[in-house]
Amino acid sequence: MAKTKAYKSDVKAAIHETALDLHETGLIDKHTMRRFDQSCLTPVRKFTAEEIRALREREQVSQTVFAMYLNVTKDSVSQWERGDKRPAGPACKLLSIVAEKGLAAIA
Amino acid sequence: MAKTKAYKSDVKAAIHETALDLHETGLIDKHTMRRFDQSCLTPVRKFTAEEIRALREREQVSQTVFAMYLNVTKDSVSQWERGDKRPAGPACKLLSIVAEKGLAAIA
DNA sequence: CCAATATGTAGAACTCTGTGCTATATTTCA
DNA sequence: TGAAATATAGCACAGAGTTCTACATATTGG
Repeated sequence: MAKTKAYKSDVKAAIHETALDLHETGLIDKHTMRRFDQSCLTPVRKFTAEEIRALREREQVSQTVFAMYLNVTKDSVSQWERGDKRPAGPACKLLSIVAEKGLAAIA
Repeated sequence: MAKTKAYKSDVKAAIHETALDLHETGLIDKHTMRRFDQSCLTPVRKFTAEEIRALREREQVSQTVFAMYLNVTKDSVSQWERGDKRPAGPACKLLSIVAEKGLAAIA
């Protein structure tokens, strides 16, 4: 696991926690709090069929096992990789997490 | 962050990694490998409307911010919490992660 | 070596999530 | 006071995700 990635996400988590604490102490208002939350969110990528397949193969798992991790059916994963259907909002978020942190992050 | 939670997920991640290494070394077959994967997966809960709201309020964020984290619209979160609609597979997985590890885990 | 299993493709029909929009009400803060 | 954040509500619609079947190939275990 690359140190830079872990560092990055730790920073974001820390910013969120710090902002939360400052809000509870009354030092910043909700308005500013929300700006902090937006700034520390990892942007969600769009995934092509090939990228999804490459991602799964990088993690060395079958479509069935990959599907279990994402809590979808194996057919859905197959359809994504063939370009038959495209993953929606929440599915893309999960794929982004896997792409950044690996399958273990959503175990 | 509670140590027990971090420990638990670390164990599961470790089992997965170990199984993967054993497979690459040729010490276990794919069949067994898959069983390992299934056993170290966190079961995905069903969430009631009240549980979703409680979860969001525990994390101290508005529906809008919560929605940004899950990569869905604020309307969807509102509908979940009112019992108008129920989160699907991938959305439930994300909610499970937040319930177990907190919002920072999907930042 | 052979039967069983895992893996992936393919397509069809169906459910209902998730989106987008508008409108309304209340609260919060400058 | 008035602008912005927050949450509810309803409705129409595209398409995501499910479920089913059938088929083709590895791969494997006995």
